[in-house]
Amino acid sequence: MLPDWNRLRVLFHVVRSGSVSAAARELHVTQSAVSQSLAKLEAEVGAQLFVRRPRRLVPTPAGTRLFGVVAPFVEALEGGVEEIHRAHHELSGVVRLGAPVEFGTHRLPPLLAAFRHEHPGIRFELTLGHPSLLLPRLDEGRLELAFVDVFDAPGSRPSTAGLEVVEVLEERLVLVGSRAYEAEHLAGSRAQRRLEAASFVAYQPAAPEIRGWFRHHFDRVPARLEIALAVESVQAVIEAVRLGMGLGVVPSHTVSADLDTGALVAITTRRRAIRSRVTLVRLLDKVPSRAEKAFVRALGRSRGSGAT
Amino acid sequence: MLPDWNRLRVLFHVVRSGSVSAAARELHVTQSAVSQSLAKLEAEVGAQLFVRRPRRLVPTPAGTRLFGVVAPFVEALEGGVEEIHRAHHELSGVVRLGAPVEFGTHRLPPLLAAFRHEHPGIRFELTLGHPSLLLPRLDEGRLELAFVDVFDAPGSRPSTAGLEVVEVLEERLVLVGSRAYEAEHLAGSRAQRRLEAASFVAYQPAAPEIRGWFRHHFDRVPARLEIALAVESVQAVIEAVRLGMGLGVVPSHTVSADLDTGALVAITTRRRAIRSRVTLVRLLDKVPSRAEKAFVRALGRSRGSGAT
DNA sequence: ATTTCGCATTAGCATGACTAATGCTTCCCG
DNA sequence: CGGGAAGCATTAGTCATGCTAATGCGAAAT
Repeated sequence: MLPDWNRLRVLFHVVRSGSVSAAARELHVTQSAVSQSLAKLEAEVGAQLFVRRPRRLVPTPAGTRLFGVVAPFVEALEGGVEEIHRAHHELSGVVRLGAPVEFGTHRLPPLLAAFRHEHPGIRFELTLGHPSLLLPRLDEGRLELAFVDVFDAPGSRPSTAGLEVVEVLEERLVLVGSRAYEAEHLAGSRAQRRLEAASFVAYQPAAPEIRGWFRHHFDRVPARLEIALAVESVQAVIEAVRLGMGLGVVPSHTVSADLDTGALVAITTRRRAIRSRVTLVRLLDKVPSRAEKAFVRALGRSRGSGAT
Repeated sequence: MLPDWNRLRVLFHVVRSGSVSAAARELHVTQSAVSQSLAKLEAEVGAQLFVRRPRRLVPTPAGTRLFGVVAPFVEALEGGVEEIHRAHHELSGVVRLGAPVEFGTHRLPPLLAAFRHEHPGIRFELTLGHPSLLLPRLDEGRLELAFVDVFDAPGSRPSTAGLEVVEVLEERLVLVGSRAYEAEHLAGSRAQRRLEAASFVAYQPAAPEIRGWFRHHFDRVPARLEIALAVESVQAVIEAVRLGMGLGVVPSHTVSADLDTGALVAITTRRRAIRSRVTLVRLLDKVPSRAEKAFVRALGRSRGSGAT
């Protein structure tokens, strides 16, 4: 059984200062309190830790041994507590982020770079992956913030229990095809049956974004779709679409140039385009560090979003 | 200001066990006590150490940092306390001794060897030197036991305050000269004036043992003595006496063979020979380890001395 | 929808850390 | 050499606090 740790602290001060009275001053207690504390520690440990000499104490080998154990702990503890204070009160430290591959590769780095320019003392560690990877890590305390792109599909939105969710980015999603593919397979038609018969390039075999597009524009999901390619990369999807492998859903800003030149054609209906929201997620009960706060504020300013 | 150390212990158990309830079981307190203790630690440190999730806690970086400081301390403390227990309850460990050069070089080693034969688990560290070196070290807790040869001379006996002094060895001291030297300078005379005119070989320039010899045999000390050689070595003194450099005081057992053959002659008077006592000194209030106790008992048996 | 589980909170109490006072022993100084 | 100083040990008493028992809360499991 380990002895009382506060008594070990008393022993540390007695050995370092050289006397009971000096230790009492350092600890802001009376000499009597220190004397009794040492006596109790000796009883707990079952060994004499000091020899009492006139006007002073002499540590025994056992007392010296314990001091040797406690002294490095005091040093490490002082360093640790100071570091925690510094992290809590200064704009510095590491913020661990999670983000989807696409967002984290292309959209986030410019934001981080701009932020770092204003706050060089803050560093980031970025984990790229699907929300199914990121949200558990957030839950386990391994990430401070997670960017999550959640499509408006029933059954796919994860639980927000215990989480604070803030929308930080919204982008329009469009279904596009190459000019040649559109001419051959649709010839200008926007009928649902004609569209369902086309081939598609998706991000996953289940093609949730394609089904979402149909649900949004026609209120129903096709029983089956021809997924010519599944690849979790917006750039790869765009390239496959350019090559005429089929239609694909992409953020409109990624193909704005192709749409302007007419190389790609947007498949539109009377309904507005789907909007995809990237949300920032963090643990509800976790007190954010100043670095985290500063970053979240900067995100809000860069998007003009006043979300709380 | 450092946080309460017993609360750090609570944090250690919570992180290691994974929950407040498990930590409570390990610490033999209620779950409520652990919960309150963590809350107070967070207030002391001024930073959140855990995020509260349903049915569990997640350490924050600050909590993980403190755990990283405390964990090695716990390991070292357990090792230290176990070692103290072992040293206290087993016949093992190190006994640090001090002894005069002569005694520690020739008389003590056979005693230590015999003792070690019976108690192989006990080791010794021997410091050779004058009592003026040994007694302060004893006082400072750097020696457990000190052998001290104290001549019966006023002003030279050190204070025994706070010390336990046990006589463990007694030997007769004789003043000797070579047969040739005695014939030439004394011619059998034992008159004090004739003796004072002789040359002497001493252990120190001040020759306290020579002055002690005169005080013992004639109740007065010569105003000046011719110290032909001063060397702190009994063997060196004996050799110098053999060579006729003068008279010297030596333990009688070291020259018994030379006295038998007549190579050396003892200068005697009607008074008995001086007796030199080697005493064993230790701190009065220091609880001796089992190793120390066993050694002191063995010393008593080897000398037939029943001293307490 | 109900039950389970673990953590947070509250009220109250037993106890142990602490203080004030005093005793003891050595050391210092005039 | 005697009185005062210094530091540690001890005792008696106080009160702040660590703890328990009971309960509330919120998510997860059934």
